[in-house]
Amino acid sequence: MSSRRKVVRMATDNRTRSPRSRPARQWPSMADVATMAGVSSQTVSRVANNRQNVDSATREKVLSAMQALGYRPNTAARALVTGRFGALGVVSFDVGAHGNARTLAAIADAAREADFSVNFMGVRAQTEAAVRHAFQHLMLQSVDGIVLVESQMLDTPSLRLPPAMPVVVADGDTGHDHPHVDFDQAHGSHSVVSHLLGLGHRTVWHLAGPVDSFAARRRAEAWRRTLTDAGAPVPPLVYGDWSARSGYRAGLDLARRPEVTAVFAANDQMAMGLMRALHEAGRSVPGDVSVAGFDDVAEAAYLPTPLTTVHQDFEVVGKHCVALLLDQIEGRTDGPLRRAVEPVLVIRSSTASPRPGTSA
Amino acid sequence: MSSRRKVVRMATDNRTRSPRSRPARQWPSMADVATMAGVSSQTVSRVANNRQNVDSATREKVLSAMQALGYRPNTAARALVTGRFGALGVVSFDVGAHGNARTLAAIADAAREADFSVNFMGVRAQTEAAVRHAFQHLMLQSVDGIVLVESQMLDTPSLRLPPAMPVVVADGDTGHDHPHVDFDQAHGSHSVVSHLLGLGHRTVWHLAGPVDSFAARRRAEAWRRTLTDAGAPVPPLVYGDWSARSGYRAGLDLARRPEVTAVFAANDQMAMGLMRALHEAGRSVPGDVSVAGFDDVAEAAYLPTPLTTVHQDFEVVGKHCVALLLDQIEGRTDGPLRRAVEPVLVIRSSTASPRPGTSA
DNA sequence: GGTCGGTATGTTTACGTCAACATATTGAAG
DNA sequence: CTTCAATATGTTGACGTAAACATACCGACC
Repeated sequence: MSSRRKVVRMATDNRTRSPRSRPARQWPSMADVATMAGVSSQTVSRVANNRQNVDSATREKVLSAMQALGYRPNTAARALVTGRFGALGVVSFDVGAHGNARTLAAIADAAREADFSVNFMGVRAQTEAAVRHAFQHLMLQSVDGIVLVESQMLDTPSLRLPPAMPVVVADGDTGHDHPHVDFDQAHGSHSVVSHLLGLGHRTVWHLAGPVDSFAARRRAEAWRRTLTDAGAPVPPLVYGDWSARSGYRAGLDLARRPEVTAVFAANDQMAMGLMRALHEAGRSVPGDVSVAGFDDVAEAAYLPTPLTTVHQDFEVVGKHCVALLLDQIEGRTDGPLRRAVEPVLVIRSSTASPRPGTSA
Repeated sequence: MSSRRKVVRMATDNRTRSPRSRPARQWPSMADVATMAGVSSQTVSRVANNRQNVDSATREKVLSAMQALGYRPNTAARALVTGRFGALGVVSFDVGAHGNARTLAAIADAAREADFSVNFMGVRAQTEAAVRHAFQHLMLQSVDGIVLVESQMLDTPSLRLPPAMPVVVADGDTGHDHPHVDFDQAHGSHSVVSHLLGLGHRTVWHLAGPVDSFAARRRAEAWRRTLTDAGAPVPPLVYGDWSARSGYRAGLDLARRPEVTAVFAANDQMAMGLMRALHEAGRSVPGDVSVAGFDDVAEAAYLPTPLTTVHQDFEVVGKHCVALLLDQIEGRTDGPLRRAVEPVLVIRSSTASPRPGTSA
């Protein structure tokens, strides 16, 4: 008899019910604090927002009530009213890569100083879909602005960004109207190539980063221009993928050509792989071949042959990104729209004049 | 006469006014979509949340209205009601450090797959205040859970975490009741030291990471235990700070001691600096001294002497962190509370048997 | 000693969403 | 044809906060 009854009920319930569990969280609200302190919730709000028109005695009462209850303002409710989130979005490719990691860290530091948190979305594939997904998630009005650390080129010419969302592009395309922050790659490349030519090398080979990287492309372009301007022959471009492995592979090739006396690698990791290949092939650095990198990673100075490279100050980039974003968020329109950070050539032991007898 | 008038007015205004500008943002809301589609906003809500009890014709109408207006759900309003944010917090120290960057990237990847975004807070100083500030910002109920990539030890024994906030600790202290994910540092260390002892070295020196790092401490402890268990003498511990520079410094010292035939550096960067110092001092690797590292950074295989090291799979760590966090967020209590990831010894060319004549 | 300007506080309302409840419509079983 | 359950939709209210508006009080000035 009871078995029949059991079957009858229960069917109406999971019909329209959401799969989520209930909030059930019991954070104290302003109302709780207000009750405890014997004031209105608006006064609590004033104290929470540090307004000046609150009597100091009242303020004390409220503060101690907050303390006692462990009150924390509810970001969601606040954001709903103010339209501000206290968060910046960062969309970036592979953070395992040195430059991107440093940039992210710098942005996060700068953001923290401005009392913003950083909502990070990593993008693995360089497809439009992946980037769009990352943006969509951030664009759900949960950040006040987005830094796009573009670095890699996409198949699509332009992303559709919501007009009301402040955006800053770092290390990326400049063919758009968003403010952007970049290292002056051309300057960096130029200083390396000039340095090597100045040492007496007939020309400088270039081990470039992947074709789909903005930075790699700019470094390569500046390399070519510097050679051309100096009247030096332009050797064929060699491509790597930023990894030490790819530098090694390219190095095996380059080591076989006696006419190669100077190589400018587009980053330090590739320079390391390159040096290893040269070493294996019995060509000394910088005796037979001069090698220069780009980035100045922490260990560049401590390689068997300390690496001549280009130092980049990521801290400054992060600060600039956040500053430009805050300009937009807070409605300032008088700030600059482009900030370039000058990299600095650091000359160590991996570059030297070519041996008198060589190919020149 | 007019000059007097000017002074009189204006004083009431900036009294209670907030310094912020108005929202003024005009995103369409569910109500707008509802009006356009000719349904109630609740029906729009149902469509937005992909509920099943909506007529397909109605659903189409709503969807096209959303499309036309460019509607995006408002995260803040949703979060206010549901108590969920679709965001995970990550609190981490220096992201410039290889391991932390890789961990962050892996967590971000795993989070993205679960359709969560990642709210990143970098902590620079290892002071309680800095960490507390980072937590406070995240704890403002704007994330559903927090991964603390602890790595460095703090002066305070325990952080006060809100009980309702799911937390996972990665790479940190185990003296708490939060689920945690770690590499099995002891296993990694043990395999390196055993490897070196097995090659015939009388003992193995250790170039440790900073004393305030959990990982460094565990690697050092396991190093000591392995030596003790094998009956090998325990040389004095040498400390570095993870950087190639510190490895170089320590290396200058170690190179002077002829009894040093094998050194286990707590990370690859220090191993690089160390090798450079040995090289400068005319001691060959691995001929005179064997060197092993920890991390297996991308370029470890492409150093002049490819480095024997311990490979760590950060992807897996990230996946585990997110999985454990989601377990808590979604109320699953049957999952594991601790996940260890096994690192793998990678033997390359920097380790070999000692020369017959040496000190043994 | 009353008007006035200023300060401290309280009251009301709206932000956008979703859960709970209410209602209309449909179809099937008795 | 009635009864009942299931489905589709609408209505109301609440989440926690801060802006806008309202009130109470205090001191100063003429």
